[in-house]
Amino acid sequence: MDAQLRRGVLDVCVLATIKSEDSYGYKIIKDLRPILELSESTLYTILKRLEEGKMLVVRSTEFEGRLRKYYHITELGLKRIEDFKNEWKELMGIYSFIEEV
Amino acid sequence: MDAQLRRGVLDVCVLATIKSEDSYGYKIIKDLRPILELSESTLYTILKRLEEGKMLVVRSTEFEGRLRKYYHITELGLKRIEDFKNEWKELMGIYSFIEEV
DNA sequence: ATATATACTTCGTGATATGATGTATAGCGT
DNA sequence: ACGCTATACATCATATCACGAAGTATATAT
Repeated sequence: MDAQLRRGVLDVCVLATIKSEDSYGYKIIKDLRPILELSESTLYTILKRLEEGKMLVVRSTEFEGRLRKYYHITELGLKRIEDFKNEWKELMGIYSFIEEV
Repeated sequence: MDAQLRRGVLDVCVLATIKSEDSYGYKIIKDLRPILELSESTLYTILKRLEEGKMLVVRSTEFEGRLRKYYHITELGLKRIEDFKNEWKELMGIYSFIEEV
C-alpha cells in the first residue's frame, strides 16, 4: 500500500489494538500482522509519540527475565479513535470525488 | 482533518481534478476548495512531484499577459488513480478493524 | 491610488516512517 | 556445547513530505 495512505491509519491502528486489552510491542506487531505489516522501529516510534501525546500510558513489568512494557489506552486515546471515525466520513467524501471524476 | 490522513489523498485528488480536463494551478485550488482546502505552496510542491513522477505533463502558455501552466494527465497518472482505488479497498479492511475492535 | 484577484516560485522547518544496528534472554534442535 | 530462532525494546541516520512565509508580476475593480 502507498506509504502516505498508511501513515494516516498507523497511529489509530495501534490504539485500536490496545483498546480492549492492554498489550506490549511485540504482541501488537503480531496482532496487527494480518491487518497491517509494521516493523519494530516503526511501532516503537509510534508508541513513543502516542505516549507523549498522552493517548496511552505505559507500565513496565518483568516477564520471564525480559522487560515487557504494557501499553494502556487513555481517554484521549479513545477520543482519538472517535475523531478518526469522523474524519473517515470526510475522507469518504473525498474518495467519492476521486471515483466520480 | 488529520494531517497524515490528508497526505494519503492529496496527490490523487490533484490528479483527479485534471483527469477529465487539463487545468492550471490556480484553477485546481479553486476547483478543489469544496472538497479539500490546499495552499499554493502545497499544490505546486505536489504538481512538481507528479511531474517528476511522469504522472502529468506541463504546457506553458501565456494568458492575458500572465504565465499559465497547463497540466495534462498521463497514462501513469491514470494508473495512479486506479491503483489508489485498489488501495482504498485495503484501507476499508483496516477501517473495519478499527471500527469493530 | 489602492486593493483584490490571478498566477507561479522558492526557502526553511517540523513531522514522520523506516531500515539498520544494537542489547539481552529463553528455548529448542543437533 | 553450540547455533539458531523467537522474544523484547532502543537508537540513529535518512528520505519524504506538507506548509507557512515571503517574493515577483499583471489585470481589474473601487
